Amino acid sequence: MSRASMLDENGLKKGPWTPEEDRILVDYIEKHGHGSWRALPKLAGLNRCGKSCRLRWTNYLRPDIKRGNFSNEEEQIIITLHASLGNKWSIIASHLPGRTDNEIKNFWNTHLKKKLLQMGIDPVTHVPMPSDHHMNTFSNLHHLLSLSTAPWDSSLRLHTQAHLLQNVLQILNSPSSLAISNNLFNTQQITNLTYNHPIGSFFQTFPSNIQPLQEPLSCDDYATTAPALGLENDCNRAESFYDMSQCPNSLPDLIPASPECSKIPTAIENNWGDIMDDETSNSYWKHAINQTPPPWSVS
DNA sequence: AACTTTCCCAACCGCAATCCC
DNA sequence: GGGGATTGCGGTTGGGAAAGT
Repeated sequence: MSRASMLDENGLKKGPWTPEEDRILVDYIEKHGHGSWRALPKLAGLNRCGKSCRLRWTNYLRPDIKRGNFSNEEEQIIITLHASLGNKWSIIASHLPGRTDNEIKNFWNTHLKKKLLQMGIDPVTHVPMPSDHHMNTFSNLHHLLSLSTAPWDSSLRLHTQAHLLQNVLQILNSPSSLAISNNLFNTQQITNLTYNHPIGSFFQTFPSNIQPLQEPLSCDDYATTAPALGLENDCNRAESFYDMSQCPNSLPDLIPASPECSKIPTAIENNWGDIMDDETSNSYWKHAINQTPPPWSVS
């Protein structure tokens, strides 16, 4: 399962680690800590470079590493974090105790990427693929619905809910949509699809022939509909909903590209600011504030 | 059974960030 | 503040295992 052992230009061993080398490394670190990785191999009596020792320890020998298959919950966390962070494997790993960045990266490349593609979701942008756009968006609802009620970290759930809301808007608020004119998608179908989800009852409150909202939802309106969406009761979010529906040619991407259309739901901002760690929110805010297309929306 | 193709993942490589003198 | 040393990160590779023919 690994490459044949050989020596590098300095005569240091490369390739797979033997059980004996593992034992030496573990014994040394347990007694002395790793200290300087560069100095470690010599001190421990290993014919390896420090970098190789560090990798072996952090990715394989560390005692707190969790082995075995990824759970559904871990899978959902990876997908959602990847949607907002991109290939920031080390940050994603920091949300999954016992998992290494390398392991998550491998799992993403070998499993999750394919899974998303099969669902018609671009694994880079996390938006439905261009072909059969609306059909994919529609089928994507199943996925987002399950994620949006998942019992894990509330910040991640909020993010998924935002995706869900925008996906639904993509379907309903699309003047150019043949799908809608052919009645392929209507609120009744979405209500049926979302029968067991709070958002289903939300759409029962909408007229069957969806038009862009003519005016912002009032705070009272939102107080009624937000709980139905499973979202916090927050007027700012009502404004966001209105703003998104007002975008010309509205087929809003998950993160709208044009400044006029790119208002980030304030309620989500606030929650993320409170909940997400610095690195995560920095990345999010940098793009939100500059209104530049974030990596997760670039195709 | 033999051969080929695909899958999977440990390990490597190179670059960027951070540390330290 | 500058520059070399060290560490961390993400992309890629290589080869054994599994699946397919």
